[in-house]
Amino acid sequence: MEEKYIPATVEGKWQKIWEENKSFKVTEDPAKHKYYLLEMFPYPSGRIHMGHVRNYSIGDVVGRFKRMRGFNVLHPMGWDAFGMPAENAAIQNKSHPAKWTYENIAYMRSQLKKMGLSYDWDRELATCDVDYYKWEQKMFLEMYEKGLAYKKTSFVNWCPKCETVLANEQVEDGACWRCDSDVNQKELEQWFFRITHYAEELLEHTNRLPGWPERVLVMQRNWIGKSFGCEIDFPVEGLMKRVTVFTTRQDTLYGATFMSLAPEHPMALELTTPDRRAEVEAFIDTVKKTDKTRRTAEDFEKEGVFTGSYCINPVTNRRMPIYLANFVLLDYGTGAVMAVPTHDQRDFEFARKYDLPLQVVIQPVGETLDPAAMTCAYTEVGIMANSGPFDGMRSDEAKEKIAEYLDKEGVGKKTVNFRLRDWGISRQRYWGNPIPVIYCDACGVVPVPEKDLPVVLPMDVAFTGEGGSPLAKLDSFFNVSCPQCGQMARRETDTMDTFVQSSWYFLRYCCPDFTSGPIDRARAEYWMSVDQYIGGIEHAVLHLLYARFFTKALRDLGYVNVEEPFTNLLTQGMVIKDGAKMSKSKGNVVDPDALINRYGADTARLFSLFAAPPEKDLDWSDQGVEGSYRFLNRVWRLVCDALPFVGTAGVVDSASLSDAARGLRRVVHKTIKKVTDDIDERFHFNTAIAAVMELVNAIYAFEPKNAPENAAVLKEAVESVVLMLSPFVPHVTEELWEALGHQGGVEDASWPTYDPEAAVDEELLVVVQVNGKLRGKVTVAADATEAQVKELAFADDRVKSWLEGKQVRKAIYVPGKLLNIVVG
RNA sequence: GCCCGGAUGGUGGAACUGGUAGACACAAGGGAUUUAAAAUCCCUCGGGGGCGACUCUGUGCGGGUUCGAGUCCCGCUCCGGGCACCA
Repeated sequence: MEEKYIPATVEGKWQKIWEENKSFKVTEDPAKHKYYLLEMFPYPSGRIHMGHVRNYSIGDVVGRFKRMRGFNVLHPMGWDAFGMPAENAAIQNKSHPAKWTYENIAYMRSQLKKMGLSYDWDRELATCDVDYYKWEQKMFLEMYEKGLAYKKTSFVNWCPKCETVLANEQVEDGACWRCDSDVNQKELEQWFFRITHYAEELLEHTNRLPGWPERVLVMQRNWIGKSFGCEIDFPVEGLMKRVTVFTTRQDTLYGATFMSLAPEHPMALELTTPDRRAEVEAFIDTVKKTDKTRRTAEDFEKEGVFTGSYCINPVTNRRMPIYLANFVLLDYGTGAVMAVPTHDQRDFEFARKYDLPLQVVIQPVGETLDPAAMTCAYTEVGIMANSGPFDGMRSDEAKEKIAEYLDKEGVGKKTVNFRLRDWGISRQRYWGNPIPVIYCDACGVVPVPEKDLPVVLPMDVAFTGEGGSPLAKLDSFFNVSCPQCGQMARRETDTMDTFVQSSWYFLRYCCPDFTSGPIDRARAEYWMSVDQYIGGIEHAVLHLLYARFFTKALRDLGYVNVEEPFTNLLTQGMVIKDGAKMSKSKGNVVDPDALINRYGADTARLFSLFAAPPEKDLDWSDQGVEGSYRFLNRVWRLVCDALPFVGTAGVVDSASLSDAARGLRRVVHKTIKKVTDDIDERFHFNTAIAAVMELVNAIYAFEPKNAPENAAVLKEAVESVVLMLSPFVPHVTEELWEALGHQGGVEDASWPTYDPEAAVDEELLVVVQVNGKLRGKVTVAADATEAQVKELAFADDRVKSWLEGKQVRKAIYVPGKLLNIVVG
């Protein structure tokens, strides 16, 4: 073995061996416990960043650890390879998204391999491969048949120059992020997944995910947003129509004095009287031009317009003017709100602005509100007033009574409303999975027959960056004969949201070579669910909710038998430097390549695991990296120095050990216990590493190393260090393991076992307190009785001085730990 | 506004069910080795007082429970995150 630790040599050597031996290839083995470990796959943006280094280092520790513990570990990696950056890069470089993407994948794969990550590379997949996305098309069509995929018209952010839909995040101050044109609201027909069908189950099952961080579950519950309330019908005066509202505050129904509809509400124009028409149309137009983000901002001025029509409050018979109001959202509830200005702040502001009547129906206890004097709405619980038969009741109790009453009278019903909206998956983009649908003038929407799948994304397209999807201009793609009637028809040119691909990739990893369907049920049943999923918190709602939905949908299509895809979830923190998230604009980016070239992958991994527990943000420190590198050198030297003495060592004979040797063994086995628990139960790699560092310090202090009777203990200690560090720093430990005379890689060795007997303390340090303050320490035999400990403690000079002249009231003894003497 | 987190030395962090606060590192200072440096090794390292053994004080702030509180309870402050014109 080399005297000097040279990371590049060691790492290259073992990476090659792992690659050639396919060391981490796995197959289903019913005899072994399976462990499916997954880290969120990366978007191939070009190069890996420190966030990836951290994410994948964390995963690799778990994978290698579980493997050494005897689990059959599935640990795959792939590429979330469709998406807009590829298309934008292609437009900019006059290249092709496929070329850009595959080049990035090739480079990033080499980077990941340089990190020594224990992936089964045979399972690698890229979502832009036809062999991947074709299955998604099949699943889409099956979802379409079941009504889980459907088309509807909705309002979206639209950039007129780019001729495409923009996500809310892509609209900056009402303008397109790319061309700065004003974004408007456009009504478009788009494909949706009916995630709302699973709203109840998605919500309910958050209670079945004890292995998820509570805050992620809370975010998902918020997002789903279940609320209990009523739907209430308000007849329109002079029309055989009614307006239905959703409310959670049916207790305020008697105070509803006007009606507010979303400007996009289908009845808006119908309800508009001829004299109001011009004003109403102008208002609707203005609202539609406002982007959603701005419109839903809290400080946005509440505005509205009177339609000229009235509806009737079903319980008071009050004539309520119908307004359109900019703050009412079409896609929440029914798009119509009964306005109770006295008990809702928005309605209050609206009523003041347009001089609408106020009627108090809930009085605070011991107070009487005067509508004329109110400066804000009263939204708390109170006593019902002006509410007919409900007067005098507590308003929270009246809620239920009024709901029953409405139900009985047939003007309303109890209902549940969700904030969650169906998932719009259409993207007017080229670089995505084509939605396998054909439009025929005669037959309408015609799904592409299964025998004609896949709809391959054509490669021969031109990228101009303007004028919408290039697919619409490619005749060979666009023009198609109708599968039903054979007449000329048009192909759908929208592609699927890239979140669709990441909603089931974990299933494909179970069987990436399966050719008769997307998922090999038998293999998926063996591997699923994912035992440990690791990724950033930024996906708390989007990806993690979509994947849960998709799994449930696939269950209902008969593909899988699991309810939930991810049993345990670890959300790692961000990588921070100089107090800010690493970013080019801040100039605080650490390049993984440079780091690895200088110190090696092991140091990069060690530091990112040691500096903070995984769920916390990691503060990057160049000096900290230096320290991790020093530690690896220290371990290297330790093994080098011990090598001459441990070569012929046999098994430890615990009966004939010196005090020092017994002491070292004690540290070894205590460390094994701590490191095992820290990794397995808590994922606290920083403390696990700290414990090994302490062990290394103890071995350094252990003397004499060259005594033959110490050889076995020294060997046990050194080998334990190597084994316990191997999940963190696999290359250097692999080299040291070999140097210690072992055949077969350290990744195939067994995790060291904790021997409680060796770890047992012969003596214990008991802390002595007087009135809760530390006044002394006594060393006692491990089996010392309380009486013996007390005797020693009371004999201690320092303790004695604190007891002098005082009356001992009592003494509390925590066995083997602490004695607190209470004096008065 | 509502809902989650969090606040511990110069820094990152440790203290797992209430029981020695500051493990392990980083930085800093001192020393050994060296012609010199790097590397390595050893020592000091929350604050105040004392030559010293020691002692007082200290985990964002104010109370409380307890023999004992970084940890539990009540009330605040600040920071981070999520949700929010959601009817």
